[in-house]
Amino acid sequence: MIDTPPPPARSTSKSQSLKALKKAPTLIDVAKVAGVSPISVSRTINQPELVSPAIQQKVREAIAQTGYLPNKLAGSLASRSSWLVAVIVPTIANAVFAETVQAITDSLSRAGYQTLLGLSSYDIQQEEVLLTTILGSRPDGIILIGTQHTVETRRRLQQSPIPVVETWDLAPDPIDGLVGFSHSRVGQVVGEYLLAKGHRRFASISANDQRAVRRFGGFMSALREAGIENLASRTVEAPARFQQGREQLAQLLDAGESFTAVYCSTDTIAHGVISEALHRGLRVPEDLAVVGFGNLDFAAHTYPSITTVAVKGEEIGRLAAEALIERMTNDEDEAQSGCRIDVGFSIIERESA
Amino acid sequence: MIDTPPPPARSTSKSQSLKALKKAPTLIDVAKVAGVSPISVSRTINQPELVSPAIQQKVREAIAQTGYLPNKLAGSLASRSSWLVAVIVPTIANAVFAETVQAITDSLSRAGYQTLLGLSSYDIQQEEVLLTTILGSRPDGIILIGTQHTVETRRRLQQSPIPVVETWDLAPDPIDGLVGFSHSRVGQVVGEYLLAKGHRRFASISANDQRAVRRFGGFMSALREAGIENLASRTVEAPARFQQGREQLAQLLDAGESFTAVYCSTDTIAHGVISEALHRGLRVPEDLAVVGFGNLDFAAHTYPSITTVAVKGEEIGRLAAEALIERMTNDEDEAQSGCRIDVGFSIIERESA
DNA sequence: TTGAAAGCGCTAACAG
DNA sequence: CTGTTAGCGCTTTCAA
Repeated sequence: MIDTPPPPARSTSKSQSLKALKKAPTLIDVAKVAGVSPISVSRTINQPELVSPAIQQKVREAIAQTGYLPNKLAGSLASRSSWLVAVIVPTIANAVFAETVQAITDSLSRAGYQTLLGLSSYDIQQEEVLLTTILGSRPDGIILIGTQHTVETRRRLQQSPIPVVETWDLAPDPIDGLVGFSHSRVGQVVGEYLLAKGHRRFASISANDQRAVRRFGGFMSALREAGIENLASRTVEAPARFQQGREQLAQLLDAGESFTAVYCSTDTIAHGVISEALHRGLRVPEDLAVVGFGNLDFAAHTYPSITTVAVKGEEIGRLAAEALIERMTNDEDEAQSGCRIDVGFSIIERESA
Repeated sequence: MIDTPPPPARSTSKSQSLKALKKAPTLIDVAKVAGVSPISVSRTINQPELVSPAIQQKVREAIAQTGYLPNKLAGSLASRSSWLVAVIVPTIANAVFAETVQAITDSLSRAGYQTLLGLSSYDIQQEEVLLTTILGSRPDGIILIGTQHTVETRRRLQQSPIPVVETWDLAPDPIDGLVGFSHSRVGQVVGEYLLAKGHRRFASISANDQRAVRRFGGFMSALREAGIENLASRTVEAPARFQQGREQLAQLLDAGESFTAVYCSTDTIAHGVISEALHRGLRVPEDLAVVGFGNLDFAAHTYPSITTVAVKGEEIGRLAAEALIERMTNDEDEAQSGCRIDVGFSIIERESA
């Protein structure tokens, strides 16, 4: 309705001041100004307890005077620790991963580490490419989503001394540390839950990413145990989107499929499904039960009643960061024992209060 | 309902293989294996056009044989370019910033840059602290959200030669590059829009972050021009959350305030407001009009009808990354001219189809 | 086209 | 406590 077309205004800004032209001051410059040796400057910054107050004072003044800012690149090269942690997630457009990354970054930053962000688009080949680049930056630790990686990725990570924490999944043979839960079990529990509620005719809408596929597998195995072999199932391309939920439910209903419950691989889809159901005058959950995954705020509170599998990305992120920090700060020989944390999950029924 | 308590299983993983113990191979190791000088290895990797096919062949084989991975820290130190770009946003738990960061990271990664992520929690002091750490990593570029920073932040950035792009806002005196739009204008346009619809009694629920405050200011100025001075207004703590929208509307209604339209500083709040309104049996927009900001997918499609101000974080992110890359790759003297892009915005009315 | 020498800016290790 | 000496692993000159 209103549209301010981009006025392609290109104007001069940031005059190249003299300051900007002369190179940044180094440790040696500071040492000269302070009249001490370079190492005393380094120590004043990194291990002040080893330096006398008198020298510290002089150094601090010189730092302020010169506007010195330590070059971490040089420091990292010399000390072999970069204070960088790489975090590779499929996407942060999905709220659960955004929460996870937020929690990881917060924890790491408190401990003095910086976050190097990589986005793999649910593609383990892409993850491998990213990792190659990232490994070049010699991060002190790596946090990954999932336990499925390319053979090459596993090999590289395994033979590198860098601590790794895999998250959001379980595996019998983690690369190193692990903070996750069983997706197959999630699906199974959801199936048993719906069966216990009396449902016998189901539909499913699942994304095609690895973890969603495994959740769906667990769901199906629960149905199979109850003697149910057939259901109307739909697969959508990851990352799942709200609109896909709407569309797929619409297609299922228009195709004349008959079911009383819809299994969705994620809340984003469930959200769309519920929206479409309400739009068509169906009551949720009376006419149609819907189950999602993720326990996102908006999904959990928007509708009259919703059932969702709750897994707090925030908690996973925090635990992952803590596990990684522990491994990074421990002595090498101690760090040999990898941690494995099963964060668990729960099925939640909510009434929007 | 189901709860798998964390089995505190701690077991040995990641055996310290011999490979892991001996240090990573260096350029020199590769050179020895290939029987050439170190510089030829470097050139084969970075400027192969300067190396004869014969040597390239030998070097490639040696690299494969040793499993060499260039140490970017050393390379960056020597070449004075880190291929790192710092992105500081208030939070990525908010979908608009997650989208922005996603787009930035995608674009940068395509151009060979890595993303250093910083989260400032809507706090410019925190931003300054983050920046200090980040500047130590000598990033090749910096992308910031907003144009409001501490005096010290501006000073440091201005006198540093690092290209900077501010986003999500406009300013008469940007530090360097700029990709944004006028928040005050957004608020004003929203006000005029609602007035044109015939509304005269308003309520507002706004977050207290700087940009939300300015949008609200613009909104108020539009009302004032129409002779409306009073309205029931509520302020919530940033980052805004869905629940705050519900709570604040509930309080406004319970307090007996009378209004036909609610101005919300962001879609997250608008979403909660609509939810609460529907819960109370109010029709939206017939009984109560609601305006948000951000044009989030779930907000735009969930309800029967919604009006929202659309600003695609994705577009801003992409443009910001492109502007930054241009500045980083241009020659220094050319890079003097900063770019300023006004991305515009629009008011959208949607029927959930 | 290839190489030798000289650092990039910092810290580890040892000596005083 | 403080300083000296050697690098960290790579790339930039500059020569050959």
